[in-house]
Amino acid sequence: MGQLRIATWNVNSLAARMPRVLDWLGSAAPDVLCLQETKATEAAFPGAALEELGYASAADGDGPYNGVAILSRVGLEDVSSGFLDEPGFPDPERRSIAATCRGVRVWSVYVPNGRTLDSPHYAYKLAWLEALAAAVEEQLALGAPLALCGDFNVAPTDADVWDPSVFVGSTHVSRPEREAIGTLVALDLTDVQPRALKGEPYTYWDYRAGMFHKGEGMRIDLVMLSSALAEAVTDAYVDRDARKGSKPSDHAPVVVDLTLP
DNA sequence: ATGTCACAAACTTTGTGA
Repeated sequence: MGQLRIATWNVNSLAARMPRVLDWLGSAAPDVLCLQETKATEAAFPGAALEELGYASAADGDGPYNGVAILSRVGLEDVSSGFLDEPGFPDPERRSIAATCRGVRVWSVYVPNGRTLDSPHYAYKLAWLEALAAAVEEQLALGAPLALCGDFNVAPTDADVWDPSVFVGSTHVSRPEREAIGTLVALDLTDVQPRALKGEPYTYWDYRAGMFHKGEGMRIDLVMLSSALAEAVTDAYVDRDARKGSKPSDHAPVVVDLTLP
């Protein structure tokens, strides 16, 4: 039996968030942490500081937008950036990285936002999700347990937004986006449901208008596990406290605990 | 109040993306 704690966190700039990330690694002690929106080039990635805490890292980023990484203290092998036929806008962006950590194939993904339903960024988002599903299907065929983690920029159900009426006609809740999540579920991935804290399952709260303290959030950061891993889940929660205090990200980490056979 | 933040432009402020 082996315990494994996997987490995902959109940090909204690793440079801006590094003090909080270092604190959080110390307190939450994940074995594997997937990061999104690092906004860090590979040259600027703070690998040495993370290594001091015992975490190996794999990162992909090229500038002030996007950027993903995987930190692991249980091994980090076969690192791969992007995926087969990943769409771009127009060129591929730095939105996906994968590595094998203690036998688990871990993907850290940052799905395009989409902006508005009539935007070319929305069509790009749907194309990106479709290509992701195809790549995930190929990955699953290899047989290794898969943890697909990240900021999906989709709230899978109406229960995952504070007020569905506010989102009518918006991205993040549209039928095609939700169907794209459904496609991943149909590939036998489980969208792990975090324990509701304060009655809320949310992982993201806009910085504006005091939305965090008003409870106006969304669950858009997901951990999707292949069947063997899903069966091994012992706990899952959103670390809402990480959204509080000084200089927080607008996202909170999602933490999943597993007991592997 | 579309009320915040992070970033990079060539600025001591504005645009952009989220």
